[in-house]
Amino acid sequence: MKRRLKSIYKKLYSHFGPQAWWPGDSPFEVMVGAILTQNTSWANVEKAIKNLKNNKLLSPLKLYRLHPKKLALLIRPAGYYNIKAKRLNNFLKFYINHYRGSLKKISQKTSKVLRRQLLSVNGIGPETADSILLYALNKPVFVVDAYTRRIFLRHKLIKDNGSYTQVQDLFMCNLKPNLKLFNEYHALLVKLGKDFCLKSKPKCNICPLK
DNA sequence: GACCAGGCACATC
DNA sequence: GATGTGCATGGT
Repeated sequence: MKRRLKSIYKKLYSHFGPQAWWPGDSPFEVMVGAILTQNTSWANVEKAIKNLKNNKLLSPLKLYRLHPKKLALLIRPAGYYNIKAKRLNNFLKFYINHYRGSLKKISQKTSKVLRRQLLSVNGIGPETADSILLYALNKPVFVVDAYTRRIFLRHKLIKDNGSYTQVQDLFMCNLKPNLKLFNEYHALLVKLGKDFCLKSKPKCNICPLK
């Protein structure tokens, strides 16, 4: 399995090239984006983030102090805007109370501690937590998402009833915890998923992995 | 007009 | 522990 995982990565990397994720200008923007992109296309998330940027609100304290209804209105393009406003607020409350909204402070904690803390925030599940850990805080944690599952299921590398942890362990037990590798691998799987592995119209006959 | 998109919490069995 | 449901916009 170790060789298989490496081989898949090499094929993806040589086919698509570096993805340079996460698309965002700052770690805090990555954190916000990780919550906004829950079950939502990235194009819609970009519109929401643009609204926040245009209003110069993309900072922990400013967002936290914003009235929830106003926040919801601004992130409306990202969908589920009422619940996401609440989830963002829950995260900001945690980030400010525990770390004063400081990237330096939160980065000092280990990924194990941070993951447990993030998962205790209502609205942050395993994928969102891991996205924040990997792409905002530079912790070598593998992110599992719908694309990862779909691709690996079609290639019969996982079972369809596998838990998040089981799929994540497949990667983390067989690959060295390398920041660059985990960063690119997940991004490449998303790229592959978007281009070749749609839900309804699989185009696996031209899949680069074949 | 249907389908889909870089999830999660909650209710129910 | 498994399964079903609500949350919502915008692109194809």
